[in-house]
Amino acid sequence: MDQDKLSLTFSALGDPTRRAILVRLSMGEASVSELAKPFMKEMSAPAITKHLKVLEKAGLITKSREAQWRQCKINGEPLREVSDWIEHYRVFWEESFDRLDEYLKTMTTKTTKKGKKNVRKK
Amino acid sequence: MDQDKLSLTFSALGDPTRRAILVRLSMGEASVSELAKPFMKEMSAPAITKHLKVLEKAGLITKSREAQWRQCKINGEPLREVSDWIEHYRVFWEESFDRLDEYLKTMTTKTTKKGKKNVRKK
DNA sequence: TGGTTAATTAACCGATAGGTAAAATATGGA
DNA sequence: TCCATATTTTACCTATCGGTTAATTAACCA
Repeated sequence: MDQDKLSLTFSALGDPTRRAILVRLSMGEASVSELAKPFMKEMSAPAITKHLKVLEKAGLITKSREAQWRQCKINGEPLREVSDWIEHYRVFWEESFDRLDEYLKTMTTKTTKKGKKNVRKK
Repeated sequence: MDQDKLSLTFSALGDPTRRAILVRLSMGEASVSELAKPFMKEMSAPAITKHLKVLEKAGLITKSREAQWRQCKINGEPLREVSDWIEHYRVFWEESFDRLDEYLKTMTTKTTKKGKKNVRKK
């Protein structure tokens, strides 16, 4: 039933509330109610609990008990995987710009040189 | 009603079919039916159309008419924005590892200590 | 003109997402 | 022991998601 990890991570990041929570957590650990504070006007505590569950399932945060509070902590690993996925294909989708760029240059200056960098096989 | 751009992009990337389509497009332009080919056993043409609409709305692809075919092309800009968002906070979430690392080091080398950094109030 | 192919739209479906209010649970402290 | 606080669970709601089939639109071609 469950999605692959990358999908879970991307989906978890696809919500502004959850991204804001992560940004907050990137400054340091925080309890659930500390995290909820900025959203209290807009949404209820159970809503935050649900968002945290989504983040937890994606491995983006971990929770630990500390008295009656739950301390939440960011976990960078899934973020690294997202970053890696994007960077892995970056050369390819950046290239389309290079090609367009080169094409435009050829059109305007009529320089038909070959052996340029960034030109991929056909 | 519509979400912010970053949310649209992350959500669009949160589906393995759509990521596969992007990976394919990172190798070069393709028509809808070319893109659909690898998924024909698993899903119908309208399903692909819908996925492409999601990608298009996120600005991840553009479509152009070419005879009876629609050529699809990847657009790197939203990917760059995602990448930038992650990299912008990278220093912070990477830091938690450094801190943990340091904490573990302190714990294993000298175990009593008060006034340690990272020990939070109660 | 009519037929074929490419792609989309329309209408529908079940599952999931994101929210709520109210009740339940867990813990520390008087 | 009882209360207050923090957090989660339950039950519910509506909207969106990801898929379907059937019908529709668009362009080429003979």
